[in-house]
Amino acid sequence: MYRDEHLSIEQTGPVELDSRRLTLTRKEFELLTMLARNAGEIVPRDILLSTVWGYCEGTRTRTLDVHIRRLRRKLGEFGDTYIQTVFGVGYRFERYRAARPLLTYSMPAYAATA
Amino acid sequence: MYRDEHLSIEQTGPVELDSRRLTLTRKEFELLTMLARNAGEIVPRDILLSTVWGYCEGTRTRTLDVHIRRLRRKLGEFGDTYIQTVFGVGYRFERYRAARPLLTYSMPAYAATA
DNA sequence: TCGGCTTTTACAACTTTTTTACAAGTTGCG
DNA sequence: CGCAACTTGTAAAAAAGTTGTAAAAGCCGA
Repeated sequence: MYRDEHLSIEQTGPVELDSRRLTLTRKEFELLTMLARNAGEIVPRDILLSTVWGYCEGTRTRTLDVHIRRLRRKLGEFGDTYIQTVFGVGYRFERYRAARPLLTYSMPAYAATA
Repeated sequence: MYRDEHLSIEQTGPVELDSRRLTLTRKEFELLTMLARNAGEIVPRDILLSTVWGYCEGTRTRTLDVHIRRLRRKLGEFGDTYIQTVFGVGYRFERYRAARPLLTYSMPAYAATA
């Protein structure tokens, strides 16, 4: 479902982070897969609350925030990169992108053909 | 069906643990083989209850837990290693993996080709 | 009926989920 | 800017749910 050089998420089988099994609880797993399936797109809070929890709109609860926090923590140093907050709307799973070294003056763009 | 340096499980013939025959009851044997056939994968409680016991979904019983306990006990010190609980889902038979000694300075990685 | 196997019961122990309470961050407006 | 209103982050407690365990009760075939 999602895979990059650090993280692997499949519906069947354990989530792996840097080749280590991540032990997620059911809710954590459902939340993560819901986000990862829609990688790159915002998933609104009320959609998460209705699909993962079955709550109907308007339910006042902080449980989503708490689960997001635990997911981020289990994703380690990448937690905040993978799971981004979209203020007032929801969350977005962001694909991993290795930081490319910036081109500098000593290496002009036209000379930097990969 | 399953074999490692400690445990041997065959459909025909007795289960052996460290070269000793284990006397399992029928239900214990069916439960163990069901798990061992799916080694490495989670077998949900309701699947176990339906295949081994013929119970239909929703039956409220603790008999599975009790059998798991007796199996674990008969598997001795490896019981908890072989039969793992997946909370809220079921159980997983885990293959035995001998702990590999850590590579030390005296044995550099490049010399340690398996 | 006896003995072994299986199931239930009852409660302890444990894990997960939700709530609570407050801190910290964000937004928009005068 | 600086404040008020609102949203999200976080830790810790409470609640809910699941599994472990011992012991008793039930079942069934020899």
